Amino acid sequence: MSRFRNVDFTPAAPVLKQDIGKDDLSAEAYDGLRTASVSSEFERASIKMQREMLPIFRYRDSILYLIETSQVVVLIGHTGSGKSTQLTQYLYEAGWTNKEKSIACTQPRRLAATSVAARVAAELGCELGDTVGYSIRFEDVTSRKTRIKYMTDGMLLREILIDPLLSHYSVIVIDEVHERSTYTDILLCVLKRIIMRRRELRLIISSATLQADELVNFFGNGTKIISIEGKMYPVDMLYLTEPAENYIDKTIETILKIHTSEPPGDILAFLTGRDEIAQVVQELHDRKLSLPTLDNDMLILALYAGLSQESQREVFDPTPENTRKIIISTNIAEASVTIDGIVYVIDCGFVKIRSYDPRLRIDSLVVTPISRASSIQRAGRAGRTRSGKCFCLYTELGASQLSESTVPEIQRTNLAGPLLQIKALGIENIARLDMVSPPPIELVSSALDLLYNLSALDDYAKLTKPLGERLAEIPLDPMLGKILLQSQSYNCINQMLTITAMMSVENVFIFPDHNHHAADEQHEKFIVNEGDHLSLFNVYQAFTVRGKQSSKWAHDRYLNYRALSQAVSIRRQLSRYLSKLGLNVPPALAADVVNVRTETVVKCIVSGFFPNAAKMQPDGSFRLVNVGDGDPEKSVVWVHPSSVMFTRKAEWVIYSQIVQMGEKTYINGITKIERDWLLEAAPNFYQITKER
DNA sequence: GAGCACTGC
Repeated sequence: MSRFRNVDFTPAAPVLKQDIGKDDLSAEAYDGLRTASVSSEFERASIKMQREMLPIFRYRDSILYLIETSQVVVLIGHTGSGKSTQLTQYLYEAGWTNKEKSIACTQPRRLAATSVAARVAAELGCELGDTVGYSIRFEDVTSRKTRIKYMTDGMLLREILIDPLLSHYSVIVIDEVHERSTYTDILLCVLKRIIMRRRELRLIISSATLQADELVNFFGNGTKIISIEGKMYPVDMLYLTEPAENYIDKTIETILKIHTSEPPGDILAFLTGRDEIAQVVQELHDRKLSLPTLDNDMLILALYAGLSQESQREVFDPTPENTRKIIISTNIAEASVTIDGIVYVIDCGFVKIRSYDPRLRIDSLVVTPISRASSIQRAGRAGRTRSGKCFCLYTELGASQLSESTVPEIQRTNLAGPLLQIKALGIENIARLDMVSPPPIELVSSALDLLYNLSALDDYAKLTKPLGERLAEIPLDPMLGKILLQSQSYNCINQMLTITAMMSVENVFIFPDHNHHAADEQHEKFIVNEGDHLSLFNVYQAFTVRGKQSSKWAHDRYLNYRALSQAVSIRRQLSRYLSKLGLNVPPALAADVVNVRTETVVKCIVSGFFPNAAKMQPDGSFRLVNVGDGDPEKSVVWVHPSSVMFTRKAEWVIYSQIVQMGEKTYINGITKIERDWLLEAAPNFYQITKER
């Protein structure tokens, strides 16, 4: 058994991120949003006291002074400083919302926006949507009275489309900047232009890492920095003396070692994916049986985003008496989900990262070494309630070789949607965008290319009218948006509203571990040979008409009620967008739903997804039509087992998702088409594409 | 033939 060497790790080290339980998926957040109406004097006094105990309180006057005197302030706030909830309240109390102005505070995640807003509303003793509100896609809980508005970063970007100088706001707070979401990066770029034209507007950049220099350089010399410590307990960092051969085995070994030789305290182990987690959970269950009865008290839980809501909730249940809770998790527990009571962290040192290959137009999921910022953040998960230990499954030398931070998302993602928005903001010269981390030129040109092929941009890379302009208004991926907008001329608006809504939610079909056969049998009733899009359409129709949107109906048929309800809400919102754009939306269940030919619906889908075409090979795999030459083996893809086409045949198909994992590339969201429909939908595009 | 990190508009 290899040994760990002890290296001191104290709060003085750059401890990263987030305030306790507020911007995370905490137990409270799972219970839904509660705006405790604070009534009694006693409760008010208690809240005041709690607020004053937060580390940020000492800096209240300094922060307000800096904001008064400089236009941009970079605020470095460590874990548990209270910045997400307090900053906006300080500004509010100091009068920054007088003269009908408001304060905006952006978050990279919806849950953070809603739960922090709920908390702040409670602290101010108001109803959510009153003085304090939030705005996320498809949900706006604000009113004319709202002065503090929490929102996702993407929503603020959308507001700039309507109000280019953000004239409603006196202060903009961009929170969690260190996470560097694509929308955060674009916001920073656009806000830099806005503050030049609105000298009275204030900007607070809130980040948990010490990469402030980069931000100061970006915004210029007048930028001030203030750093606030957090509430953290010390965490001992333990490294391997020699590299691990297999981090899965090492994880199991380390868990058992902690369990049998360390004092009580829950364990959180980071791995990269579902398979690895299942493997470790299984092995631990097996090994548990051979442990002495005294040690036979492990509660082993898996945690990853694909789990059902109920299973995810289980990790928050209090640990039973004399039991050690052991959570085996993906990166979801690094920032999105916060579990209290963790004393031991095991960090495998890797993460699965998605990156987009602009030449092949394929997303890849690759296991990659984590960054130093990540390793510190993971370790910090052990020091939230008391001092803890982090077992790093790599050597100290390995740790020193980690890159400083993760490559920002904007440098490894498909930029078609974001660029369309930037165009809609009237920014023409995209090649010379002033960004903190500019994306590689290949990503930009491939996105422009796609937008051009969709006819959203013209020969001069200007937004087309009305298609390009409308596409930018619709909060969907450009290809999905296109089929929705084209539905007018195909006379199938209702079908496309349903299909785009259903394509916007995940995991509609539930595949239980045990009743697999029963589930398949139920699902089969909705499935048609045309493929995923039309099968999902059938599910939606049945759920809303025969099923009357009942959860029991959905549950009995192994359908995800939450996803279906989301689809109903998204469909309603999309329908409003279409009306706003001047399209005439016929009532649902009108004649067009009944009378339109399937072929017409599929042709409409082809009008947006024609670049994603594939042809079946004799061995059952598919060959992509449009990947760059010279890489024929990379154009071979397989149907993902969760697609309805997995058990069906089609010569030509279009797909809506493509992901490379390890040796294989999978397509999903598949519909059977005729080859001629491609030429019909995009004659120019297919003229220049060689047939394979 | 057999499986997907995490977000977001």
